[in-house]
Amino acid sequence: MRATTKFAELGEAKGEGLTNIGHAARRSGVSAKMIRHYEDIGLVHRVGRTRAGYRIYRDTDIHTLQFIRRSRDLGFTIKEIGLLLGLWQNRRRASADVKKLALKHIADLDARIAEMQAMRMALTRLVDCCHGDQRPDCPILDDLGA
Amino acid sequence: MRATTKFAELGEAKGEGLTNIGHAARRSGVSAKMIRHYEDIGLVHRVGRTRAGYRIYRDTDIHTLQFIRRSRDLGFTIKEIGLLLGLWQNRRRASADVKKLALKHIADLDARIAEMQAMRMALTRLVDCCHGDQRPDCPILDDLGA
DNA sequence: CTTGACCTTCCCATCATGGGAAGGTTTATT
DNA sequence: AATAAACCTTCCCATGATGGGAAGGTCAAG
Repeated sequence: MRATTKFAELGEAKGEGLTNIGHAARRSGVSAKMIRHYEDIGLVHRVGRTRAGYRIYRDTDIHTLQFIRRSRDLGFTIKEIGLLLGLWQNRRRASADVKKLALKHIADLDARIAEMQAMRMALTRLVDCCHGDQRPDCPILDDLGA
Repeated sequence: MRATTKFAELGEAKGEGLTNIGHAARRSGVSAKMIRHYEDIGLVHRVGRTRAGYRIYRDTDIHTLQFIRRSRDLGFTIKEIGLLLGLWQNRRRASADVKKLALKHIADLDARIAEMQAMRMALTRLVDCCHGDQRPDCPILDDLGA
């Protein structure tokens, strides 16, 4: 044993694919803060600990975090990611279920995009009518206060 | 006085353009809950009260709430609405300031729309590759777990 | 044996909104 | 006049995803 301190489990562990939360964060692109949070809310399983209480991450744990990161990048909510993770880890899943979830999410995105585009249109129309000079007359405010 | 109760200020007030929070909510489209909240955070001035502590709303107060409602509908944040209200109530404003605020907000919307459209594109590409049948093979999960 | 870089938990903040409890007031209906 | 319904008040909690920061323990290296 190369351990120099009483509880150097992590020191021993490194090199066997086990690391601490900081490293897991760097490798997965998920902040340590969020990794702990995902554990709190049960999105990921509780990981092992050293005797000192430090969390220990295996390669598969980091892989899971990367999956979460990519899902977040696509805008999935935590709840949806929970479902996706379940399907991912279930070898007997039907791809139809995954597709359904994805299509639902696309529909959600479309709704939000449409809503924001409507705002954009309405505002653009007002902006186009506003001289934007030193005078106080302003169709934008006139419309808001109508 | 038609007052039948000790402190019937509101009863007397109605008909003179003064009302309670529930009515103000209905007229402005802002929930009573949010009206109180806007007062808490200082977005609107504290309104008068009856001796019993009930808030009293004048027509101008309701007008202000309508302004806020319309601004929210266009997606302005509370902070931005604070600025807009300031300009609205300032007869010496320059319409350029209003326009600047509105253009900034349009830019914000554009950024968010673009972000969501990028998600939409990426996800659509994956969905199009997924058979969506009973088999487990799924390019969506493959990509997320890559 | 100290220093600095980790880790731990815990609480607080964001943004806009709503739910609900506990309790007081007004209005309407017996 | 008594009671019930519909208000109002304040206070606390929750959402979703994220971060800040404090207080304190641990570990590696000098």
